[in-house]
Amino acid sequence: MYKIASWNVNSVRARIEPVVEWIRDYQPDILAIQETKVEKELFPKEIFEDLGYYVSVVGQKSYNGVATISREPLQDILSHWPDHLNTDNEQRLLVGTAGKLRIVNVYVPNGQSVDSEKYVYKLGWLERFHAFIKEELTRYPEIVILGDFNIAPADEDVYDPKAWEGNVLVSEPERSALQKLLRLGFKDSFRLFDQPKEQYSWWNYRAAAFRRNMGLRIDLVLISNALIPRCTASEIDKAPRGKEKPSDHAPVWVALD
DNA sequence: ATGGTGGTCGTACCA
Repeated sequence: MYKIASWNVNSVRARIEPVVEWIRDYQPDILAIQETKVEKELFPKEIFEDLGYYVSVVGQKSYNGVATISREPLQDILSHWPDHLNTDNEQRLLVGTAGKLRIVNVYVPNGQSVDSEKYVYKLGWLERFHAFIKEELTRYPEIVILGDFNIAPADEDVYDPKAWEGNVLVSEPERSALQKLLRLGFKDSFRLFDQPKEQYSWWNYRAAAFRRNMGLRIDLVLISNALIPRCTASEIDKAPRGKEKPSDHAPVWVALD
């Protein structure tokens, strides 16, 4: 069984202990990390190498930053957008190949609120991302796109859909952009399986949101259609969110045969 | 109860 996981850790340096603990317990073959919040040179690479992983990193000071750790070294790494899509310097995308699998680690912009410039940037980012994935599919039929999408795909992924209606993370244009991506030939792996109700991957730090399970499912593992027959599980591990000094996100993972 | 927490950088911004 091959385990591929994703976790927005909200600062890899502040979270190094729970991240190492989780890796030791779950032994993922690949872990896509988002919001590392650190420049590439300062990323604590050795800690992951000592656990038996290769480390690929893109980063910047304070914000964003993603890293992919893998049992095998990633090949054909893209650490930035292709030139014709590269319109900013935000470090949110890291792509590499493990075996035949193309692994796309993403930290989609949050968008802040639907009336902000950041929301416009988010929708533009998603359009570029769609164009990018369309190109990747011509070369790689087996693609896993995983990360913090900052979009709850449907109302069942939101603890209080009425309260959230029209808000950033659930708005119709964001959901449409996600559906357009899925129509390229991907499935939200989580929904390939029967799941308990009210399963979320992110809970606000404020207002005891985790204790009250006031969350959203915004961390996703999309698999290309070619991988559907190999996918045997897709789950959220909410345990780390309940521990001391947690990230506000839980790790999510898929198993492939 | 229109608040509340957390990380990073530096006394503000992002989520």
